[in-house]
Amino acid sequence: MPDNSGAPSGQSLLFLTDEQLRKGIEAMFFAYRGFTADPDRILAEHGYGRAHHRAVHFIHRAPGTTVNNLLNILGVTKQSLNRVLRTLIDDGLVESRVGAQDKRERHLFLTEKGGALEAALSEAQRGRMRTAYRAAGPEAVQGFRTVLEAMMEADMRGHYEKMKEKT
Amino acid sequence: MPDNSGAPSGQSLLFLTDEQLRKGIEAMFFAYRGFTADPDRILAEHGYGRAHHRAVHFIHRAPGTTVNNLLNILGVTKQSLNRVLRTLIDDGLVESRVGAQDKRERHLFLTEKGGALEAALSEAQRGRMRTAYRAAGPEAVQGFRTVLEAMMEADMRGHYEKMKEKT
DNA sequence: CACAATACGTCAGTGTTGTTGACATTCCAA
DNA sequence: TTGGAATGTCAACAACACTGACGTATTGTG
Repeated sequence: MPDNSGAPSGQSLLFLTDEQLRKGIEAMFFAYRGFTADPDRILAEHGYGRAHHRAVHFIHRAPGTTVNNLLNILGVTKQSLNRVLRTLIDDGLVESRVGAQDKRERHLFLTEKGGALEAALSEAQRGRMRTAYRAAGPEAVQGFRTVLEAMMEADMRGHYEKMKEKT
Repeated sequence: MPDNSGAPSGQSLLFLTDEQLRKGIEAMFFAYRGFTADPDRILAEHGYGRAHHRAVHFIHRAPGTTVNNLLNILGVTKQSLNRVLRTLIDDGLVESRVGAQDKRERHLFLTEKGGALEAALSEAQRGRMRTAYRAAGPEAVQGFRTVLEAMMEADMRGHYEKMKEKT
């Protein structure tokens, strides 16, 4: 359905030479590193890693989400996630409440302290994103988002739009 | 200081609300995972990880590069890189030659076998990149690249254009 | 020449984050 | 009610990053 053969699409370059693609691949690599650099610094001060960041991020975004829910989003094993959650709970950043209907489930919430960390991490990352967006301009941002959406796994498309609401 | 009021920049939306930025952040997260999914599968078959992929990629791109050169690009410690290089050399994917001028340096090359792995990894990743590019269209690709460049660390900008040529 | 600096490799130890395997609890349906 | 599926926890292990300390060969400099 792309059909770039019959429709030059007005613009100029969609050669897609291996060279072009290679540049895109490397840009992705370097950009992702820059993208995570600021949060990584903050996390290191607290003795945490990226796994903690991801957990805190998605709990903030969907308070009351269950462990299983988080598992599907993050794409890791429950054992791996559990270790991270345990430290966050022990440190008083996350609260785990037994489910009302289904007592097997645990619903996760950020405490005030956890919310503070989330805010710090989020602000650092938004800062870099904002700077990049401003430098690139609105049209570039639109293109950026379009390509990223096409790049992610099909079963993840839309997960960042609305997470399952099973609160 | 934002002043998105005075400079509409032609297009429409550069609101940059926290919601907009959050979507961008999550898109980056999911897209990077999709971006590395295919190579990860191939690497797992060979018992390798992403660290091996990165090494093989940059050696392919700049044959004869030195260990120190690679260190600067990858941003890891020499101990970490050395572990990876050792396995690649032992498995006959990479060849290490003593420098002609400076005998302290080791110049790295892919063997035929190493080139084959690189080609497989590269083709898998290019395939996904190509699909995303086609789906998004030329203008989107341009914007994608522009934002990524603005997002990467300043000292890495241009490294993907031309690596130091100290062959 | 003697000495410092550079480039590379290695050994030992630690931490984060992923994995499998085993297990307890809870729910649901045959 | 009983067996199985779902949910979450504990234990052990592997990959890969890190720091720190050394050893060696080579280069450059006073």
